[in-house]
Amino acid sequence: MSRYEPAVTEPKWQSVWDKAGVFLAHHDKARPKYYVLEMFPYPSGRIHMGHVRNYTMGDVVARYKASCGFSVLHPMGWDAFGMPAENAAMERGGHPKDWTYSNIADMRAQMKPLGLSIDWTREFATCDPEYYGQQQAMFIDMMEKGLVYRKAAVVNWDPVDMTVLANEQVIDGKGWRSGAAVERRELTQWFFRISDYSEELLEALDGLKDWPEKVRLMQANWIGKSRGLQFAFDTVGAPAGHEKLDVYTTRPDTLLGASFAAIAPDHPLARALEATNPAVAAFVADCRKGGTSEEAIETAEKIGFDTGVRVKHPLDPTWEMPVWIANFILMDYGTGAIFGCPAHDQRDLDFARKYSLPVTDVFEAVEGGVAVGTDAFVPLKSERVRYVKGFAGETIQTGEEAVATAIAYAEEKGFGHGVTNFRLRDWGISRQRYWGCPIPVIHCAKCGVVPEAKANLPIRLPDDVTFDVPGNPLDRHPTWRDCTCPQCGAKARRETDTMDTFVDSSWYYARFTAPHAATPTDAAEADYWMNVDQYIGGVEHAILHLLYSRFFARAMHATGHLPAKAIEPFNALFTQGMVTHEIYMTRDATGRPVYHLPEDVTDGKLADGTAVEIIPSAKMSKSKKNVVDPMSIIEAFGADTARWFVMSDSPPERDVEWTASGAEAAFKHLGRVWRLAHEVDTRGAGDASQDAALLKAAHRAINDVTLGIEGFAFNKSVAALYGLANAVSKSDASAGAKRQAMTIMAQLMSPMTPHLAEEIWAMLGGSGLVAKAPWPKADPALLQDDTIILPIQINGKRRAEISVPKDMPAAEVEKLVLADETVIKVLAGSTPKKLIVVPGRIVNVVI
RNA sequence: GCCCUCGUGGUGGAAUGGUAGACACGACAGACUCAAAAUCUGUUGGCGCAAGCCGUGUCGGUUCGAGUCCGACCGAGGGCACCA
Repeated sequence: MSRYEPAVTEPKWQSVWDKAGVFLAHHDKARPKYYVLEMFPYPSGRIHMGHVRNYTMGDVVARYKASCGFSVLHPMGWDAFGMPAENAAMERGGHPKDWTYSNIADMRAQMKPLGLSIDWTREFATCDPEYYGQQQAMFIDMMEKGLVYRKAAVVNWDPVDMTVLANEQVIDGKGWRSGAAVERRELTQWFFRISDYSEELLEALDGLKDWPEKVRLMQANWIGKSRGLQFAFDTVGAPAGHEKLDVYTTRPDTLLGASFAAIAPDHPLARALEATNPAVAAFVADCRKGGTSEEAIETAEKIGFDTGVRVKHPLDPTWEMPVWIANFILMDYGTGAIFGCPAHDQRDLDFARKYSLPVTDVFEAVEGGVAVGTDAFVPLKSERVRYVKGFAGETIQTGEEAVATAIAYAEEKGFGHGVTNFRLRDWGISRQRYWGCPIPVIHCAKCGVVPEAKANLPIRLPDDVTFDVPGNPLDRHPTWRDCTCPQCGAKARRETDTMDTFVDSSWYYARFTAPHAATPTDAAEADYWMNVDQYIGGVEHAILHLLYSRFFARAMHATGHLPAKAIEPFNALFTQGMVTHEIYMTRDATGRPVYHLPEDVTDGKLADGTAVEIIPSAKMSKSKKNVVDPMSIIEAFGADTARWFVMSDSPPERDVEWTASGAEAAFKHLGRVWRLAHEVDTRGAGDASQDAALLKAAHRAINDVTLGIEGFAFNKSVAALYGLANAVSKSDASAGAKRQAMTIMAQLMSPMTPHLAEEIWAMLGGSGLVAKAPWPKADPALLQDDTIILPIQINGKRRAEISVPKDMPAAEVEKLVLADETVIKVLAGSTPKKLIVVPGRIVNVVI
């Protein structure tokens, strides 16, 4: 008998699919369409297990939907711009373009053997001029619609390399190459007006029913809508022009607990003081040290500086408070100035204790109030508290009520007004880097900043650049910057900033519907294929990428590139977990960790017998060497084994731990299925009386596998398929029934292990390709059980069970329960307090 | 620091508020074999001879009934606007 040989059968079926064009997406108006998209990869050069898992999930959905009769679009492309290509050029020489395209070729070659049902004719990379040229055209359209503007914004500045650093390149406040202390510096940058859409992006979240709740929550928190009070303090001793200090607060009810005002280091008042006061200038310079990330700012030590300027309390002009500059106040949020109420804000309290500022309780717990010590009293706003320093509303009220009445009070007295604020900031897209989409704008001495003429697009990146000097090669290119003004024809200078790579990934889903159109999209194609019915990717993109894409789809609609129905481009979203692996570690003579590859470790020991320390389940990363190369798994066991493994056991949204034994077990199981199919006619005598039971098992599997796929619980589909394999293996049913069961098995397995499924399908005489066969339907009559086992609980603990017809009325069930031996014994003649019968589920006897 | 998620046997995990541990890995025992591999069969949460008792990170609450809902805490992970 021959064996299960994926190395032979997998390439065979891939070539059959390819020749038949099975996976080409057809714009077929007669059929419903289904668009499955996995987040496209960055072309690092090697695929990893996370990719295998991500693309297998999408493939399962794509193949399943195709067999359900949908016209499926399942494309693939490359998120190809970005820093790693420039870093590679700096470290190893070569050109980012060559590095990127060669990586794409490598990764495509590694993905093809997985047998994914992808329409490769639609492939593109975001660094193709054909793609980014269309992106430039949309940028110009967005400029015309007023969705683009320039303003000053802070960047991480490396004073030694004289270059802008990404947050990732700032390590402990130092530049990653130079080691110099990073400073925050202002540059004029390009922005998209995403904040114009704050309200809409927030409200539309409610309509995204098939998105994970946690993603919607994270986005809502990120947009951060708040209602608060804005008012102006009168200042005392401030420079001219700063007679008022505008502040914003979400807790105006705590106004009588104020003990200081604080402004951001970049606040105009701080700037004015800095100009004349060297002590302020020194402090502000200190604040500007370190990176720009919110994390860096929030976790930095809280420092402050008393400016000597004072403000008058709006409720009591005789009450003056100091104005401090504090490094944790963000200029981008609210007015860049606050008042501190230490008793009810932990950060303010820490600040007040550090600088010996007063702490005044405004409210306390309704029952047993205690004065604030080292922990601020910050109850939920929905909780009722007793105001000891209130000025509007009831003494006992919730925070929400108190805030509303405080705003009303301020408006009535005329010292402030209610304001709705959003945390969401406009999207800064300028990057001072080479390997990105050039911003299609020209700086003309006469006309100012003007868009490039569309006829001149794409503005291509020049190839003749070098990376031997830090900084943006476009900025120092001898001729690329030179151009003529599209308005007046005079000599002008080209913009040298390129776009954030998030722009590239904010519309690729739309481009896949017409990847080679001469405009960004083709209306008819976009209308047929949009929206993405199922989007699949890592939860690490829950906020930025998805929010930017939602904005960009709206901008594309506003500029006529997408239909109105596509402003929420992703109907359903699924966020999958990571692939993890144990880390194997030893230590060198100095105690520093040394990591070892999984293939070098057997039974917890290295080849030389040294025991390794095992650190459980960590994200696969090259630096920790806990990586498994998908290619070696495919070579050893075949693509179907890798696919089967990543679909088994772990629910898709959770992390999956890669284990060598698990991979082997997956391979063994596929071999077993192959054997079961091979032996349908030869094993056992065959007992036709068992046919019905086997058929029932097969139909239960159809039901369970289908539910698993529909519900994104592929691990449950896999479990159901194990169940069916066990049923076939144990059954003595006739050859015909086994053949039928294994044919169903082939169909049910085809989304996950498509090559094996084709092989079995062909072996059993199925017609055509299983990839094109319609999905089997479960016969509802075969899913029913006539009698069920009903557990009996006594006081919530399971004590007995009875077997009853499945739709027996509750009254009759009660009789049977009370007649049960165990129940009689426990009751010992008494009557139960309560008898709860949950039909078809359980009985609880309360005594 | 802030936002979000997760925590169940030796392991991965299953369980519309209703029998905790489906399915699988591993382990153990057996069959086949000269032997091994492969394959097949069985056992497998802990304690206990047993009846039974205890068990879903910890503590508390709601409920006839909690892995599931609520609160606090502990631990791990993701994001924090220039990594993608």
